[in-house]
Amino acid sequence: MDVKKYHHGDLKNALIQAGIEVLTHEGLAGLSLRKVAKQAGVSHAAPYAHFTDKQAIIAAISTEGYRKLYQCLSDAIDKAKGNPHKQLIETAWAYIQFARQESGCFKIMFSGVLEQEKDYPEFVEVSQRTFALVVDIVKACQKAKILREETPQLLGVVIWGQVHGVISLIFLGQIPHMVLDRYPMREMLIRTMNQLTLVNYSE
Amino acid sequence: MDVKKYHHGDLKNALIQAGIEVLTHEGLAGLSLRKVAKQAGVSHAAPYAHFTDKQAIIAAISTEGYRKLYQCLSDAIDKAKGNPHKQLIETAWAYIQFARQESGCFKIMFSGVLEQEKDYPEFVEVSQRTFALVVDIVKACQKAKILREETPQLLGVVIWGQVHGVISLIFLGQIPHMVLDRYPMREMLIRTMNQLTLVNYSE
DNA sequence: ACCTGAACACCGTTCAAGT
DNA sequence: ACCTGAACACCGTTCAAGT
Repeated sequence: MDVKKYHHGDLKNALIQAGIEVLTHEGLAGLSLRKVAKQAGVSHAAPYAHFTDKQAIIAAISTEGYRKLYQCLSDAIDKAKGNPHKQLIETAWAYIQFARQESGCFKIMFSGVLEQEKDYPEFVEVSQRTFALVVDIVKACQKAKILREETPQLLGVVIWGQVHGVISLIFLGQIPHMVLDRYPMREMLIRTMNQLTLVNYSE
Repeated sequence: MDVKKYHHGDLKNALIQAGIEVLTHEGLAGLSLRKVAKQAGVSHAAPYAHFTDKQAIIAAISTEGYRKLYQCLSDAIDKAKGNPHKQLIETAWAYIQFARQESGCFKIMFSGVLEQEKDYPEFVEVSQRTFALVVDIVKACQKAKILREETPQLLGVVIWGQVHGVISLIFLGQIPHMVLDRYPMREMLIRTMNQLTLVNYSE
């Protein structure tokens, strides 16, 4: 029945899920605390029992997004165990799939609406853990002579930046359709990554 | 004296400038139409004489940002005329300088708050013109054997994505300080670009 | 401890009215 | 044609009160 229970049990997480829901369907401009509260079935003041302000809930959604992203990238690495070149491609591919499938999270994570990330230690932690994952792949690829010798952290920035930049520009609608229509996303990725690697990847 | 004139002469542009001002000092979350109007010295309803809604003023600010970016990149290309490799590096450097110096514009251009870019033809036009600039440099670099043979448009996406992605991640605070402290921005850029080119650039 | 409802300042948008 | 002021629905945030 639709009897409303007094307390939610885990309102904090319910609010994060509700936030992702709102973001996915109404976009960045449509995200309001009051809508999130309504979506979770509580009064507009209830979120303040769990979050200090709107920035804090944005941080929590972004952190949850990073946890999902970390999981996606980890899975991709596991699936290509023992083959660094494949790990590189599949991890990049997983990043693109994450951006498409978890568009609500992706939008807010990299929009810049979260203004003081440093104030949210869980966000910083998972963000750094994700970067470390990329650096690990870089090291494996260097060992396999697939990437040049260069500080692994710097190469990590280059590769993450590469994939992130291209998918961001595409999502923002800044890449002419003429270019997008010529290559399926998967082919675009492989050609893109082949600009960075010493050996070409093909499938 | 502080006599208030009735009409502004060019309120439309004054509002765009005011918007950039607000963005620069108060960030994305602090941008409201009412603040922009106040900053321009008019009533909160006045913007509606020139823009249909908030999205339209965001589009106008983003378009103005792109015009500035286009100018920065053009200047960099001119300064390195006859040397494609230098053009590539200096244009990328100009992009980074733009992001730093026109941070208000940069924030909103690539934040995703502008939801229907396709509805703003001036925005689309200057965005495509900027991409064309990158493709031109790619072609010159290919002729000079500095970049591999590959569809110039695709390489344009790769290079723009590369520079855009790295600077975005840095601005978003997603790159560990450990990495940023090791390299000055200019050196990071050159090392980054050297991963893409066939010949190393040094200075 | 967790939530509600009223309250307040602020915001986007509309509209009748003023020059 | 360009702008104002009042109006309204919505938003972030606070707080006294309820279980």
